[in-house]
Amino acid sequence: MSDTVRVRFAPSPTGGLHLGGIRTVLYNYLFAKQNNGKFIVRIEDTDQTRFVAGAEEYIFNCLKWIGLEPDESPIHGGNYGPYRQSERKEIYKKYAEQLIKDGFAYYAFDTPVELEKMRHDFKTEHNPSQQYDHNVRMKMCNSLTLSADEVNKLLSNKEVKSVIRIKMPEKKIVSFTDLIRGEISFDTSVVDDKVLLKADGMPTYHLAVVVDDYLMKITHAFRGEEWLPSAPVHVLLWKYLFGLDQMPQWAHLPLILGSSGKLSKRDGLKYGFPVLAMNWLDPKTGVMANGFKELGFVPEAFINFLALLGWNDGTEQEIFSLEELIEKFSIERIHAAGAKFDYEKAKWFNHEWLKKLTATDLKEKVAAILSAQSIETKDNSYLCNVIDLVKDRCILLTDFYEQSLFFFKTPEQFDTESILSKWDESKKEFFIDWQIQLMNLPTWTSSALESNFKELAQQKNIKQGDLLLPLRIMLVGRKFGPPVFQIAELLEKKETISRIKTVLANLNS
RNA sequence: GGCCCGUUCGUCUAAGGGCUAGGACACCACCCUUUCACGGUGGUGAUACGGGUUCGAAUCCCGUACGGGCUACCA
Repeated sequence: MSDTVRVRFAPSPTGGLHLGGIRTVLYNYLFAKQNNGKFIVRIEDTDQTRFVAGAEEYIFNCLKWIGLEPDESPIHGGNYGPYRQSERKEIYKKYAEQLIKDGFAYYAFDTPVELEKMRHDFKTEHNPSQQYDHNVRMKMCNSLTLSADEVNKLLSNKEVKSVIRIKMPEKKIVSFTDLIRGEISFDTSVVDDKVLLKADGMPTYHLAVVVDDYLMKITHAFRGEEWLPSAPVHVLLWKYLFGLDQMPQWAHLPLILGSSGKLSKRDGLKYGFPVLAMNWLDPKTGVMANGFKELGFVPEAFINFLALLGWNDGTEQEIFSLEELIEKFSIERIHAAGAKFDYEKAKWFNHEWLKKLTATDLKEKVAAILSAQSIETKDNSYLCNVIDLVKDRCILLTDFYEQSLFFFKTPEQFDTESILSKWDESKKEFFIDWQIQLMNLPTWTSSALESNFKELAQQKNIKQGDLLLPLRIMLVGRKFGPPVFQIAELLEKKETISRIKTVLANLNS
């Protein structure tokens, strides 16, 4: 193992990147940055039958959006490439053959049909799925049961497909120390002879992860808890191939759970919340899965709540910037139990971040949301003023549309219903007079507007409170939004007067 | 079925032998606000169960139950 910390995120490009994957990226990134190490992305595309067009590009787009860029990857370069396993095919064969030479692995010639037959024949109530293990390996077609001549004949026959399997020892205890769970041990008798090299010459995950972690000098390996059962295979491969002293330190991350078990891409569709970082259009099914980005999450919030799903710094702080996370993150404080994803809490984080971020931080994102609805955002300072006024009442970025629409477009409908019951001649006169006064108001500020409004109300002996709702309806169209005189200030004289007149005419008819 | 991991309010979690088990989300009530929010105050609500160890256990050990993961020439 080298001195520099080197960690990797190793996704399989088979579809959208979901919460669990992003959190693994995050923890890798935080740990790397905290230790002045390197964060590597390696594409694990050894299963050619699961190739999905665009999936790799999508992964990198997601990383870009959340701002966690790798130091090394197929597109970022680096000295330990290639970073796509499909481009490293030739490397793995050598190691697999070495294992055979050393007696730790063997060739197997069983066809899929034969494997299925074996599983069927051995199936009992107590053993519903027989593995290819020490109990059956001597009854199968492989280099342990065949003579050397027969094996060589089969290997040289192009028609015959073969794989290389690890030969799991019997009754050995394999153990290792997990950074999150402590010591974990397994009885090798109950682990099967996993395929290491497939018939198409590609390695399986088990071989590839060990070989590549070694060649890429990975020091700490983070992965989901679902990998724990195959860890003894990997530990043994490290022992056989490179020595246990070279093995990275493992940390098996707790799973992120949906409402029933491991969070799946299907959960999103089922429960109406996103599980992917960004929108993903499945090229095979044509189904679009929602992403946090498009739903209106800011990356700061997305990262923040994912970091806290299974980790905390021991204090009561919940809002962390990326810089703070880099500083405070620690593997020891990762919770061992799985965490159920709570969309309501995710939205709360986003709300907190919208309040925290400045108008300057947000303006481009808000402008994009508005222009997607064909709304022109006028000049920059106007947009920033609007953002400052409404951002506290937005939970998602997309809420800016509804919350700020009336600043950019005259409302098409006015909720006159709400004021009609208390509407009378005196109020009508008030607004007629007021809009005339407004034309000559020397300074157009919210406080000037308010005092002028108050004065006229007093003169006419009308309660100011009874006039505020009508004014709001005139300017906003509905019963919501920021303080009404601040709205008028931003709308400016011409538009303010025009809206008042419109509603007055409306109420007349 | 077997193996592995886990178990504190509905959810995310704090408390790593010692105060009435703390906080956050959500929910409810009140206050603030002549709109809607923000904000503030308070409330409901948890150590799965049974044994041990100990002066003392949410915390350590064992068992049970429950939950989850894995059990492919997928990762």
